[in-house]
Amino acid sequence: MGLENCVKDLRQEHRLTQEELARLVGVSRQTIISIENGRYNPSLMLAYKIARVFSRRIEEVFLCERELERGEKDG
Amino acid sequence: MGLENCVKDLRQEHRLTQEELARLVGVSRQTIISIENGRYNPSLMLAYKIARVFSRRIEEVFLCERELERGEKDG
DNA sequence: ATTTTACGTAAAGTATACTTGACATGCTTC
DNA sequence: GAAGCATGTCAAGTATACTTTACGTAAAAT
Repeated sequence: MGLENCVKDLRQEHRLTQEELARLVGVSRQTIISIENGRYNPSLMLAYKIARVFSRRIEEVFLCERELERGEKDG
Repeated sequence: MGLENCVKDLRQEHRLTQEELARLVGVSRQTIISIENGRYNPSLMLAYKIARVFSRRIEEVFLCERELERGEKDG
């Protein structure tokens, strides 16, 4: 259901563990895993907080070009 | 619970009714009302679709400067 | 070889996003 | 003053986001 996103790549570039990122944005480690692995999308606020950690815009983190090219949710 | 956002203003600038905007982004009119009136935040995908209607970035529509200045969810 | 670290799954529960349908209000217009 | 349009509320239901706990696995460190 979730979009493929850039969280895992960005997190690794920033040398963060899932647990560290989770703590930085105030959610559980499970939530980070679920988002990275595309189980579901983050809420708007969580998307925003994650994007801020990476100094990126929301669209850059969660709606990567490759994703937008191949269409969204309902195709 | 939801953030104050710019949807209502942008919608009116674009001369759209709530129902028209709802149809454009594929949700019910209630959902637009709830978002405009700050009952809850849109999902990431809905935020994205709404932002696209107004040719804006998600942050510009849902995390207006005034909002960011006075802090978010948990202050 | 055991411990530690990082990543992952599963499942049950709570909170939030979204839907549908019914109804109320103010404004216009006929 | 009845009809239509745009906005809004309320309420009950479904879907998705997020939490917590428990457990599994692979790699690195001691």
